[in-house]
Amino acid sequence: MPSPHANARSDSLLERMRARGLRVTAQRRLLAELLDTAAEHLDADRVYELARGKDHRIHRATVYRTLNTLKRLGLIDELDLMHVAGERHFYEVRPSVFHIHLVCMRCGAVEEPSGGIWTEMRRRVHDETGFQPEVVRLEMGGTCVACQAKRAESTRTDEATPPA
Amino acid sequence: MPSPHANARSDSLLERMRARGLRVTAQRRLLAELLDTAAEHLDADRVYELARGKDHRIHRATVYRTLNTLKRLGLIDELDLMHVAGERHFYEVRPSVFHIHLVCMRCGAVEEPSGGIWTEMRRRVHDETGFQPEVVRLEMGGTCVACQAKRAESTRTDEATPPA
DNA sequence: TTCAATGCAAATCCTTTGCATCGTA
DNA sequence: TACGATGCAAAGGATTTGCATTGAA
Repeated sequence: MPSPHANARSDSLLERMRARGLRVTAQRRLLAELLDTAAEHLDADRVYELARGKDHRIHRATVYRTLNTLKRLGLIDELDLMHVAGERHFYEVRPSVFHIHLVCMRCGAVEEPSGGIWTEMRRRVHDETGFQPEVVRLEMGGTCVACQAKRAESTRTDEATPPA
Repeated sequence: MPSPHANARSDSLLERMRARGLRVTAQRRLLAELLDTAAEHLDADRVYELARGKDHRIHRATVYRTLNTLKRLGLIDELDLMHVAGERHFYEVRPSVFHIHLVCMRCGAVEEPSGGIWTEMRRRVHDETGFQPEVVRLEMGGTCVACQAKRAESTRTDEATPPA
């Protein structure tokens, strides 16, 4: 879950937008709430659909412009999720705890483990290279546990890419 | 450097393409060499330009189709490099040693450290989650050492991105 | 009141696709 | 020879932009 129910607390996306000096419009209020409470990763089109569903007074261009603004301010991050879903970009409110994205290339499932090693990795980048990481995008494509099981079952039916 | 001068050795991209059963055409030979000896990350358009420069008998569609084929076979990897250069995708011959991409959001420079910790990280994903990583895309956006120095000089002129 | 934000629609950019032709295996 | 690869051109999809209007501060 990207950022479950940040609500109206002072660290809500809307508050952070306000703090950055952005004007609060009905559209932005709506988008901020959607992003803040999203239970899955949303792409621009999905954001538009959801926003439209709640208030049809919002234009696609506004969605794109707002997402770009938030991205530029570092309030949201943009993900590609290994392009399993095409070239769409997905967005999530920038999390306080760093996590990675494991994207199953078979079923498209996305896991997001977070914890010590990933946070530590960030620090080690700085320690070892001097580079100052601000945004971390770690995506691994592979096979999730469920699909590994499925694959094992049908292992002799179909060999994906034999060396021809 | 993505994969400097793999030349005609048996692990060259061309040989690996052959081994996968792809037909070797003049266009593919050309593209394989470009990718194999590229000193920087190339996007589709740049690949097309370079190929065109050496032999104008190649069409943009062929470049796209070939890149997709190679990507699908896992012979090359696709990178976004944090979108510092827009929405273009960059390609590199899949490296034998895993490395990460550090993208400076200020000057666009790309560093590619490789080594123990990143390889280890890959294994730990599997150990800790059961997920079987096949493709790893780790990109960190931030500030490179050179730009940190520049920033320090002009530190009171402009506050761009506070330390999150 | 002022200037940023929005709606609208056209434009752009990148990438893909259908089909006839070409050329490798 | 056969079937995969290519060229060509048109289509497609996502995102951006110019301009007039609206509305938050």
